[in-house]
Amino acid sequence: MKLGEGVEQAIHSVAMLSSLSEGGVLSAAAIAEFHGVSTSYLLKHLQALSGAGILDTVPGPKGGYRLARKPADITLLDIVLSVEGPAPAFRCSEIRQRGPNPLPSRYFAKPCGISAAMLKAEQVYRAELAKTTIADLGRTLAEVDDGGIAARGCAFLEIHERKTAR
Amino acid sequence: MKLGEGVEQAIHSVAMLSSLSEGGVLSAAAIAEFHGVSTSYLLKHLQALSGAGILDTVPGPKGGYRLARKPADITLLDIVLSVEGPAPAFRCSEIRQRGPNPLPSRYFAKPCGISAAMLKAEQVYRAELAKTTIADLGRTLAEVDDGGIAARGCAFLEIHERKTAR
DNA sequence: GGCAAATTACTCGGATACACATTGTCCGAGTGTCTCTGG
DNA sequence: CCAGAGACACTCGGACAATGTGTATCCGAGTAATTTGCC
Repeated sequence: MKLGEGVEQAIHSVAMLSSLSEGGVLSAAAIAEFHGVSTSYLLKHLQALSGAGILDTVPGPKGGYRLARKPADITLLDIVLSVEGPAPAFRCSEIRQRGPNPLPSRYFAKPCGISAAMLKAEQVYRAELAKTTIADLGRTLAEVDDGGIAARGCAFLEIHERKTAR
Repeated sequence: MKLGEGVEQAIHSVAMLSSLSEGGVLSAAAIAEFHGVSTSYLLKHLQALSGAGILDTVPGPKGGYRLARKPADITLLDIVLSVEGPAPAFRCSEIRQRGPNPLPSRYFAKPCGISAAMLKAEQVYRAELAKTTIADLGRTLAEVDDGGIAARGCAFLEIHERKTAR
């Protein structure tokens, strides 16, 4: 039960991209520098997000990444599934079939109760993640912020944001 | 987001131990043989369960493992936490502090909203796991069983179960 | 001076090494049981 | 025949390798801005 380090980076990156102006674009190098992480490694996850349809890419000079959807339409679940993969955490390897005297195959038609319970819990977990959107995160952040956090973000965007003709 | 293979083995082992008679004991080798998995590796997880107070160990010949509590008092969450460790899956590495111009430390007093949302989801996940007990699993298994599964288990226990003087 | 084409520099994208964690295995310590010997 | 001590065999417990996944990195393909030459 362990989530990769890239999940946190991906979420922060999406949250950051959500606060730039319409048509604005941010390069992966800028995001990595802002978060103090490896550029090449962050690229890997940004590509995954791009492939999942969460981010749009603008190639060429003055290019970069941009949200493909509205912040209210991007949930934490979308990001986690894109980065970690859609496979469930608990994989029932049908341990019942193994061993010296396995059960008849007709019992395997329905999944065992253990697998059902574990997957049910995971389903609840994902449903909870799907409740919060990027827009929600920005809203809750604004509540506790006295202006310092927003100021830092704006200052950084002022320097690194690129506005494309779209 | 991936759970270890040992989790499934551990749950199945506990479920198996829940169906033996009062004072009965099962050796790790027998459990491993029944499930067709590595004995030494299963031992590792059984030890973890023992350390967590879920199983009792009986040393010496005719020794083995036994449930330390009633099946109704053992939840899936207990087993998962024992095997996978109590650490949460999402670890906020406080990415905000890194980078060229970190935020003042006073903003770190409260966890960031991202971390809060992720941990909240995980809390829900664990709460769901805590709902189902080993007794529940046995009950649901009995509902779909026409006698074949129980027969196999009883036959195996008849051979390998050891009854200690306690 | 305006236009067009080649160049250039910057971006993302995928294929490639390194590190850590999980998986799998082994040998040693501990304990109850069995046996052998003495009374 | 009974009791006790010794040896034994079986158990769990922790320390030691091997594989798989995640982490980090590099170089190549593509594209838009730029520059330069021509009209």
